[in-house]
Amino acid sequence: MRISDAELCVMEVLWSDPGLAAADVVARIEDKDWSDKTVKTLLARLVDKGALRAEPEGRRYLYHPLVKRSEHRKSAVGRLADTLFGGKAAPLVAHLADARDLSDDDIEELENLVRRLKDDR
Amino acid sequence: MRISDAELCVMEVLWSDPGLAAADVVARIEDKDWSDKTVKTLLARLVDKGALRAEPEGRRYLYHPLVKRSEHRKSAVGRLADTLFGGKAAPLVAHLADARDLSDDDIEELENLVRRLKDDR
DNA sequence: ATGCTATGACTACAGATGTGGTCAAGCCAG
DNA sequence: CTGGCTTGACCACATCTGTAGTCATAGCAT
Repeated sequence: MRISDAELCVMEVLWSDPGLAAADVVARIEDKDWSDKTVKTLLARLVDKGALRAEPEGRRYLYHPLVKRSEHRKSAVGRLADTLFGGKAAPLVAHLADARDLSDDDIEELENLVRRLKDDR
Repeated sequence: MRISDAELCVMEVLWSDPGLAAADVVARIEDKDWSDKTVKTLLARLVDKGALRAEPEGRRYLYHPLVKRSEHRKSAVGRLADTLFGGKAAPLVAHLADARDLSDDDIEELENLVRRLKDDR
């Protein structure tokens, strides 16, 4: 099950605020300058795909995510690792470091993360 | 400039063997079970997009990558980091660790990488 | 010379995606 | 009640993607 870029914006809104109606979702997407129709189409497609549940409430629907944000992140990262890096983590991270300058904080967090990974095994 | 999944297979072949003719590219893609027409379409699209250069040779073309593999990897990882993780590296790596079990070797490589990143600053 | 074949040019077509329009039916302000 | 706004249902349409077919042509084999 595939979530496109535009659809992702909608999901992000609902991940941070589950149970919104269509109009509310429209309201929280300002930077995109989308028509409300566009957002409704995206909502419908996401319901179709099974990424959202539409709960009837009066004469409208409230939308709830059915896939978890972290699930989606996980599968997207995994797919990228597989298609571009043969599933290897290190080259991916190396390219990430190259693509986005990492702050000291980022590096520290990475350090902690690696330490934890090591301890876990 | 966007390279799709199918196109990526073609690019991979030409990244490892630049200067192949269409037939050669077809020959190196076995697992996909694609018609030669399919591969030629992909080649044409990649030339269109400016990802490949088609050098005439006799009555055919030899194809050369115009974008570097590492450039593509870099921009793909960067895009993923931005769209899914607000550009932060650590959560991305954390999800990666969750998505693909990392081997001891992977973790060691990550450790070295982080050490290098630290030393670089 | 001539028919077969490999090659590129062009075309096709369904599904996904981005973007938005039409329309009918219900609800609210008068 | 009645006309306007909200809402969902359905429709539209260009572009991208995956996948492949047709056609003319230029060489090669005979």
